[in-house]
Amino acid sequence: MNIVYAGAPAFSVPPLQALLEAGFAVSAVITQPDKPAGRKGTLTPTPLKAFAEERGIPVHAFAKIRENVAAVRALGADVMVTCAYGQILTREVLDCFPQGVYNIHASLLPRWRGASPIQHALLAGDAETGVTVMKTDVGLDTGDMLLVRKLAIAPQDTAGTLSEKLSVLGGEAIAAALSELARGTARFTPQGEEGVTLCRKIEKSACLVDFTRDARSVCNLIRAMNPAPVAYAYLRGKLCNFYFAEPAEREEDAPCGAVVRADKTGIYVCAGQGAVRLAEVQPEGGKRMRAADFVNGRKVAVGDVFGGQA
RNA sequence: CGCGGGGUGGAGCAGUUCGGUAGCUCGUCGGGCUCAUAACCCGAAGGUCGCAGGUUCGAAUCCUGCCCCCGCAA
Repeated sequence: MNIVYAGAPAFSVPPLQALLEAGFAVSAVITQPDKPAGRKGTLTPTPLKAFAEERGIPVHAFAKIRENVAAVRALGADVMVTCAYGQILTREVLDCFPQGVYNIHASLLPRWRGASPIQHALLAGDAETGVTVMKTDVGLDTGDMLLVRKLAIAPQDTAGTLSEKLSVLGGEAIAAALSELARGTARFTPQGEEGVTLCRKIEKSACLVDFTRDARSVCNLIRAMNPAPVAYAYLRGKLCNFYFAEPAEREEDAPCGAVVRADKTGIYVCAGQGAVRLAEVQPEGGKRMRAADFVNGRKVAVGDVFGGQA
């Protein structure tokens, strides 16, 4: 079985690695074009491209895969595996692979179809999530499911930690799925009509923390946006990013966003319901640090208020 | 040349405008108190003030060049 693997971000690396280790023949990798990154705007290859080149696998970076159907067909592969590739595949692209196109999706389909399943599972406070290997059709993550792996979401999970766990799970899942496919024992299950939810790409504007919301929601937002694009609010005229927080008891009444306690255990901010204990923050221009360090430097104290504007 | 913040004992910061060899909140180590403590008290160790030049009697503080880190925007 000759495989082409399409992906781009770090999330898509472990599954490819798993396929290689399982002995599958991956003849080519398709990814997104290099993009300017960082303050210098240095042209940077996708993590998947970097990994593939390390392993000596030919890499194709199409700006638009649907406009390169001939090149894709010329790869002469039997199947394509996609994982966070980020481009919609047209019928013509799908038809390039006689044994089909399979996608590794980071949610328990049909919940969280779309671009940001991990973030949305956290935002919604889901107790569990997982990965689904599905046969890609022309709809958005609507294809028949081949294999599902579940994973409980821990209280201290963030999009970053979940992403790491799920990508490893995805590797196991895709290797198992392709084995079944090769043996002819694969069974496909249509996605149900029940529980379908869609998620779009996260906008930075959705990352501004609204402390009038309940503590649980605020903490979920912060977890969902870590490590990117990062939830934030303004303090003393400057932006302050939040990396991790958890709900806490509120002992005294104060306006939403007001700091009611600040010590080595964290920064406690009054929320719509309860309080939020900020554990890890990053001031504008500064490094990411424990909330306690921020307090030690006296950059925040009881009485300060986190707001929506500088 | 996209905009901006910053590099000071292990951590986070003050001190830089108006030069005179360094301070705060923690942490660490030792001792004390307490049934107990992410509590409190006493004491101690620990700093090439990013690097290299320059000005000066004297520079963390002024001038020049360089390196590195970070927020926003892409």
